Amino acid sequence: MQPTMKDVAKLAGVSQPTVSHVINGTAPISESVVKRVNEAIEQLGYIPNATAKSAKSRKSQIIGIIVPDVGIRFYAEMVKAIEMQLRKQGIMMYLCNTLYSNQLELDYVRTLIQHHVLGVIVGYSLLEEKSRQLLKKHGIPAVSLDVDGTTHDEYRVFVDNQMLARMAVSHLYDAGARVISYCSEPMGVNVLQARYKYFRNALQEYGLEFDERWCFIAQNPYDDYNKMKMGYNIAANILLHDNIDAVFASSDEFAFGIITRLKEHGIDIPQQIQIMGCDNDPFSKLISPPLTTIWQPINKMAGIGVSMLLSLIEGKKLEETSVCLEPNIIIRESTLKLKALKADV
Amino acid sequence: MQPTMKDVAKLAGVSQPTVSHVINGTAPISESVVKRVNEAIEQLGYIPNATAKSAKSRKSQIIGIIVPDVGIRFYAEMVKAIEMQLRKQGIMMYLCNTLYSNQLELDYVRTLIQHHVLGVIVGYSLLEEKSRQLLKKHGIPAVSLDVDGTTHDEYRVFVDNQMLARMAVSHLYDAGARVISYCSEPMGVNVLQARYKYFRNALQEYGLEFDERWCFIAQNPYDDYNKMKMGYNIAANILLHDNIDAVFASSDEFAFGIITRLKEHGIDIPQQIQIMGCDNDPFSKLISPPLTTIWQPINKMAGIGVSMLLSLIEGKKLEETSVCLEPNIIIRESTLKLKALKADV
DNA sequence: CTGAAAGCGCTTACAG
DNA sequence: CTGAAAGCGCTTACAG
Repeated sequence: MQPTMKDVAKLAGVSQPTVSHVINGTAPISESVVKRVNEAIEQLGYIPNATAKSAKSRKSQIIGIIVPDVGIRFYAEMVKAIEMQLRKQGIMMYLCNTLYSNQLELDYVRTLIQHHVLGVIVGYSLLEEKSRQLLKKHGIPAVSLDVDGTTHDEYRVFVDNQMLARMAVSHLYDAGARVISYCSEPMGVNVLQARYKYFRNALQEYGLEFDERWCFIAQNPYDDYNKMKMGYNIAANILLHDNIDAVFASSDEFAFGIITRLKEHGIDIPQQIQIMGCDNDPFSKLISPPLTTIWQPINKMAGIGVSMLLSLIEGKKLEETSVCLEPNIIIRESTLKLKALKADV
Repeated sequence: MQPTMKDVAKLAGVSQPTVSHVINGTAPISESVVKRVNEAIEQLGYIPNATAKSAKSRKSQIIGIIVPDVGIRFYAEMVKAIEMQLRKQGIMMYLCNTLYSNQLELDYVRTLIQHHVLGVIVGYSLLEEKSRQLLKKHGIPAVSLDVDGTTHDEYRVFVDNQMLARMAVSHLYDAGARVISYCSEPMGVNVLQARYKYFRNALQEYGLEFDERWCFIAQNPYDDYNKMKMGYNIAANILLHDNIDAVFASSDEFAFGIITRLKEHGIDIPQQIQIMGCDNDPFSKLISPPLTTIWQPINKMAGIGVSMLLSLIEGKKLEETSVCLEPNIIIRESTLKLKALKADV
């Protein structure tokens, strides 16, 4: 059986609370006792029981992280960045993949509450109002990442998607595009809905017409969320419209699928259709043609989010409850200026 | 404050142990009491305290998963597959990224023990013997995934890397290659060392000469484990040897970097150099030229691993403590037969 | 079927 | 500086 504090106390010839004090530094203990206790710990290979500690102190050293799918690179990066920062604090992390399902999200929120996590980081805007309520009711602070800035998330760090959409439209406009298609993976998280909305607004700012006929949103397959495949499938719609000058895809991986299909049909990118994505996936600069994309500061977002959460856990009031970060456009060959503006032809 | 069992008991007019029995089904309780208790639970929004439960029952509902880096797609896939299966069992998952560091691994193992996890899944062969000992000492079952079959991991599910290396060499040989370079990311996990070793053996089987002069192993940068970048850098060495017919890269992402650099130098793939990778990364079929690679059954590996762990947790003896899975070669254009065998020129 | 009692391994006032 | 005591929220024999 694993040794307990009692065993350590016995071997060191002190009381069990004294061992607790030595380990946690919660009382001034004489050097000689500290030494005896540490020796006993060493000898027994004693490892404190974090579970019992949490039960008594009513505080765990765990936070929950909820993302749609760690299999998606964007979220994998986010999770990694969060984990690396939490580790420094000695905090463990429960990983929860909700697969864009309201029910799974709610189940996970319940479970996190059961486990008395210190706080939660959510990689999107919670789908269920009930999830939010439960966390609030149980006094568990939550910070949302990568949401749309207009939502009701109390604490959040996000990328300015209005700016992001403007960057995209502005760039494509300058590159000569007048009919711009928006292609999105399923809009299972609110930031994707926002991106679409801001895209429409941006078109207007540039005096371009928005037309649903050349905006295509993929259906959520749930069982197999493969962005490339979804992009490949959606591209069939693009092929039906020969007036489309450019495509703004909701993510790079989705764009990869689109590019693949268009190339199969002999379409010249960018001369016939310009394409850009979003996320600056590592592969975006390797695909042919290299993909124009918009970089989002995932690490910074995660870093600020964790800092905010840690402050909230300590009961501090935050100066900023909502932090907005700027994206950056990375221009590559997939949106090189058309040789001649179609409008002039 | 969050309601406890006591509060529920009070409201329902029963004792606290009775509430426990209703919730856990650990005793036959009359329908009327069950109803009253459930109503009280509903009314108070009571959520059981898993922490206290673990403290008392000395059993958590948590397993730990240790991988080098969830930012690497291979591990992200693995983690996702594991999580999806555990969720069905109502088990939570601590995610630990060890970044190929012995110290971080050991720290995490200690922390997992502190938290009294039911078991651990390790996505490689533990680096520290001490990690293994600690887990054993504390009676925590561990299943290793993606290891080399000749190691001392007691329970493991792995891909036959001898077969994998043979497939690669055999294919390249058939495609006309006689001088084959092996290029590897840092061999921070034992399966990569094994892959290299089996590659050498396979060369011998085909009567080919192994020569370290055209085998290149990247250094571990630790702070920024970017496979593509490492592949790009290592490719400088390939350029120095004009006798190399083909390159077998330890992973697709690593191969992407190599391909990028070779193409920059005007090298025709596969006519001048054939390249193949490993993992069947989703991009491997999009890159130009599409990359020949070897698919590994990650989902199956994770699935069997989790099943094994769950059995061990239940105290069952396993029929198979070591499961070996077969890889599959996927042939694409990056290793098309050379027009003429170099040997004939 | 239900409850009183003991206890999981620990923390935290409090007394000395 | 150190220990006796109470208690965290729960489970688990045991008695009735």
